Amino acid sequence: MSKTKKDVTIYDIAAQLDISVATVSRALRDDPVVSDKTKKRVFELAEKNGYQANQFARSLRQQHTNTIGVIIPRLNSYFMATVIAGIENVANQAGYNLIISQSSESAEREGINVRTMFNNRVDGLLVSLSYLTSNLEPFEKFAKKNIPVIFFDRTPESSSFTNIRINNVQAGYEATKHLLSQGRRRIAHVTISSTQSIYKERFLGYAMALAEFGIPLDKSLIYLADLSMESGTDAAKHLLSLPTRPDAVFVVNDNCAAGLVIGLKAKGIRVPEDIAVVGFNDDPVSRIVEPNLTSIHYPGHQMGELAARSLINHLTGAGDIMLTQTILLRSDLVIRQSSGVPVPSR
Amino acid sequence: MSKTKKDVTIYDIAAQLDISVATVSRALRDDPVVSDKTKKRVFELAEKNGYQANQFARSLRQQHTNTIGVIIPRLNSYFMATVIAGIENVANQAGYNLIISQSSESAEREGINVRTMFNNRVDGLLVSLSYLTSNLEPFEKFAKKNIPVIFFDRTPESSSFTNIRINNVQAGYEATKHLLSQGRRRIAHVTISSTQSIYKERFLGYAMALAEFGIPLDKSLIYLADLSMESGTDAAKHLLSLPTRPDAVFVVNDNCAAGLVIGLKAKGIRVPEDIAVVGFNDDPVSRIVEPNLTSIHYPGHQMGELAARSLINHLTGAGDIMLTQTILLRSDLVIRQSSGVPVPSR
DNA sequence: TACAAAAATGTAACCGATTACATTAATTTT
DNA sequence: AAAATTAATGTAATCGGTTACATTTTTGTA
Repeated sequence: MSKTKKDVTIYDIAAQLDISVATVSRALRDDPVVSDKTKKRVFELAEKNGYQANQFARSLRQQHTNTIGVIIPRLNSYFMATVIAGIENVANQAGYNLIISQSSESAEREGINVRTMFNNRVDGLLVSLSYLTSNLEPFEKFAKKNIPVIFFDRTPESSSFTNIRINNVQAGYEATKHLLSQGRRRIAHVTISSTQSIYKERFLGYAMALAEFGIPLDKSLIYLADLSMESGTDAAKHLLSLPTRPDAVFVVNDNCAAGLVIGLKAKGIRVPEDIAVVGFNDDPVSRIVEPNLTSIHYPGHQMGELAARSLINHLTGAGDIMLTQTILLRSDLVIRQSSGVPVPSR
Repeated sequence: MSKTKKDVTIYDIAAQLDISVATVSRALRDDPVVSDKTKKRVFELAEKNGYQANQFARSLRQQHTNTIGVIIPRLNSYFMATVIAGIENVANQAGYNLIISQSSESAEREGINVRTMFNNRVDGLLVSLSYLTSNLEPFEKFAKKNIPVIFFDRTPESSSFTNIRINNVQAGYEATKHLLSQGRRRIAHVTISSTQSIYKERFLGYAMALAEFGIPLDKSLIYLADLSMESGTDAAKHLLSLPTRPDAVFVVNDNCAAGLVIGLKAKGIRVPEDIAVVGFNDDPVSRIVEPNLTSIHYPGHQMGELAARSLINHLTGAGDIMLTQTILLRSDLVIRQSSGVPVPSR
């Protein structure tokens, strides 16, 4: 096995140029205190020798890593991909690296990831919580060391951290109200049994809209799924087995809604004529399933950019910025065929 | 702003226990040479003080990071999510961290990512190439330093690195042959103009199948798309504008195939009666679009596990393991309604 | 009891950068 | 031309672990 060549260090460069490592170090970081002549010599030799700074030595000394940790539940949704793209945009621009890891919707795995990020001394953390996270204890370490943590989308119910999300109550309200305004009165709700407030809030919006129309909440119309496509199909079966069928369903997630639509159609139910459906997230799947899904759209890319930008501001910003804040992004109902409104075909 | 407390180091622990840092260091790593009594004392104090090892100091000294870099074109496909889950499984188990970044199908961005990974001294690299990568020069650094790089799925045409992929020629051949065996004779092909051999190979399989049936290759039936859903719809428009319509289409990607199906249906074409469609990847979308897509399935999770396992073997393994190899995974045609075979409804 | 071997611990160099402080060189000012 | 500034470079400590080698302590054996 061929011997790996040693890396070239600033010591090598200093020796070859017969100057001190300090000057080399400064030259490489373009410190104005170094003369242009010397800089040029250093740059050229560094380039020639393929010098690469050793990040560990640097991090060890500087006590920061220029790295941002990102922890998300799953990599496989279009929405998350969009958010991450937004984060990357901003982070790369500002010279930060990203470490991404997924909790796979497990609170335990999430805890491990948080710990790993902590050990790797990320400068800050961007997190969207798993379904099952119930305590924020793993994040306390960050708070204690004054390392900023920002939650986005699936944010904790209450905490001393910054949150970036949409108004889920309102979104749930709008989705439900839309169905009500279509004349639907028996509206089911498919959601997940989760500690995540985001789903509780959507439910709350749903309940509020019903209340506004004087419709009592019917527990039998609430179906708890895991929000997979398959669980949507199961939800369809369940809802159809009810003594009195619903005439509409509000699902908290498009994938699941798509499964639901497929399940309904398989049983000969017409969507939206017999049962109208509204989803959530405006995933591309909403434009593939037939009929296309009415859904709640909200800006993932922007959310990612905002989260990253806020974090980096915390990191570089002067002044006391550890204060709690919640940033609310706007969400919109996108009306398509599944909710029973005639949409002009293009 | 509250002052950040200094981290506790092995020096603190050593001082408090009145032993040397060397012993503390060894104890913490459970070195058998340290007595159980001492270990216990060290562990307890470390726990009590919330000691966290400084990874930089460790990496700086040990010259490795226990980190694996993963570079993929996009995070937003189901297939990739599956692969990554597989990689994570193995990596976590073996105590490796992951740094994931996406090239966004840009060769330039990919190059930057490779460089970043290199600077961060990942122990190894797992890569699926962008559409546009034409030269492997950025990876040479890794080769030179004897850091293992493994390509998966979208592997380079030829290189001295290890590749893990499927037999794309055969898969393309099977997809096309399936359509031929359904009696289709005018089969279009939607693919991408890419330097990636994987698409060239699928095309080759397509061409081989046609040749086997004595059908000359008709260039007008080849449509170059960007493989997005929208581009699939464009492809539909194009194919329908042809003087003689195709009676089948083989699309190299399910998303694009879904868009194609939607486009065809919008023009009143029946799928599969008028035009049969076969996709690629067995993405969940294949089970949502109507009719469901016949597609090529291959095991993403397994591919990820295998890639990670191979890499870690390279890393820990004894002996000379820098030799080139290509691992071929099995792929299967999954027949659904879109290709015109009656499928018993369940 | 004395000595050899094994077990446990300690010393100090090292990994590669950064940076406060000191020193020397080049310009300006008087 | 000497003194005062300013610019450029150098010295050496530091970040927090790891580990080769040395030393001390314990245990086992003759």
